[in-house]
Amino acid sequence: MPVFRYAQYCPLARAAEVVGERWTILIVRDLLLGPKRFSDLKRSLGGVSASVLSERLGRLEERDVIARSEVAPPTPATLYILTSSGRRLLPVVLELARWGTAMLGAREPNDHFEPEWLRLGCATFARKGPTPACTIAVRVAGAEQAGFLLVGGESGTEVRAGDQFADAAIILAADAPMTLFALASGGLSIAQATASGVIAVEGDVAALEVLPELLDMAPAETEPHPPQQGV
Amino acid sequence: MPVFRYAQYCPLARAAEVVGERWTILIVRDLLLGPKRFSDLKRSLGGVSASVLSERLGRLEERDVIARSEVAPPTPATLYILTSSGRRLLPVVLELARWGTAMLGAREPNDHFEPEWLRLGCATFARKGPTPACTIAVRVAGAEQAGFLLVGGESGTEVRAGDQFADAAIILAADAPMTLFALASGGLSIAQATASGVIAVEGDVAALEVLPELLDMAPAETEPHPPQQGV
DNA sequence: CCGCATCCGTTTCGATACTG
DNA sequence: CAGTATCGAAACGGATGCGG
Repeated sequence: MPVFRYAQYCPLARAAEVVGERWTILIVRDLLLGPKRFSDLKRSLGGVSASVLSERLGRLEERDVIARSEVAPPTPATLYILTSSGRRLLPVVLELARWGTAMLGAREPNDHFEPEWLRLGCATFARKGPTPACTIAVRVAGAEQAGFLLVGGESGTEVRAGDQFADAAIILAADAPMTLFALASGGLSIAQATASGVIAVEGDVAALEVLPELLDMAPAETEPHPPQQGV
Repeated sequence: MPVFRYAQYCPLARAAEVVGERWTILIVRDLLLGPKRFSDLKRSLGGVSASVLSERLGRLEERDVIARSEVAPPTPATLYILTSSGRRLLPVVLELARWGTAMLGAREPNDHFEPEWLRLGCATFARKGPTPACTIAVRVAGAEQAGFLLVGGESGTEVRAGDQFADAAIILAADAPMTLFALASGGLSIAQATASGVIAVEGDVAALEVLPELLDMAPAETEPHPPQQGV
């Protein structure tokens, strides 16, 4: 069983050996959102062959990124969960997702979409510094059962899974993921959005103005092609 | 020419399509450290076939991550440089490298090592918040011509390439990369290090105490295998 | 030399089928 | 449900060749 190895004494190369193969980082993404069974992953990844998924899971377990957790009968099952090492990949996944957002484009006909991913999408832009203490519940069409909370606070914005919508000052329902992000980036005004019906708000509509303060969609920019790169 | 595509509507998947193939992220790493020629990259990557390197460079250019820059005669050459999109991969590379550090281990006999990489290694741990205003020049054995400066300041620690060692309060010479990091993490005391000769210091030795304040080597920790993952 | 293009043996992937 | 087995297709690694 040949394990690929870059012959480089470099931490980046080591990381790439572990999570750099096809599908692997996407497996980590799905497990960051919660424990999953083999078939959950297979469906969510939309198109991995069972053999490759099996091989990846085995390798990730070897490298102590994930672990198996057997669920007791009555309904026995194997759950894959992240180890503490695996959970430390969250910043990596968020930075990569942030970078990838620019090239997301429109959804193609047979692009798979997993409602859960929205949580990660929001976490990608969660502001790190202090944000207004405010809780917004978010629900997106086509992802009704995967609502979540955006919770502002001293230590930054937190994305919380679950349906404790009673805790929220506002319940925001959007027609599509991009509507949410357009709203947060300021590209779409609340007035426009409500008027055109792409969002529906329950609660204090005015309080929705804080959304851009909870999510930092600022496009990181630099000048074109300077000779030196900053490191 | 078939371009691989994950059929997923997810920014992480898009990012993985662009930088997720073998060698690609390592190419970006090398270009983050400065413009490179084809043969520089080939040597630095230590083991890519020319065809694969060529294919990757072409693909990265298509995707606007890198660009070609022709150097004028007398010595014509093609330089590969990062575009602004490519430079925005720096946080990704740093987070991945940080994660990979845990599995770096000892250097194997035929592991390639590029002195420049040390700059990235330090940037990986550069503290983000305000740090003491202090400039430390660093030189590591085997990487003499790739010295750099660690510059503390209000906006965090900066890693600066070059040999303006005159600006530095201290010049630190270490026998190996890991010695530097052991020193920064506190695993090795300055007294021990100087006594055993693994480092040599010019200038105010006492000022070297700030090193752990410039570099944040704190091991991110969490409890073992909790059911929920935080996003 | 430098930047590839081509050829070829080996590895990896993807789709389908099959099993405990 | 959770994988293994199989097999053709694609990708990779190494060597060689070739124009600028």
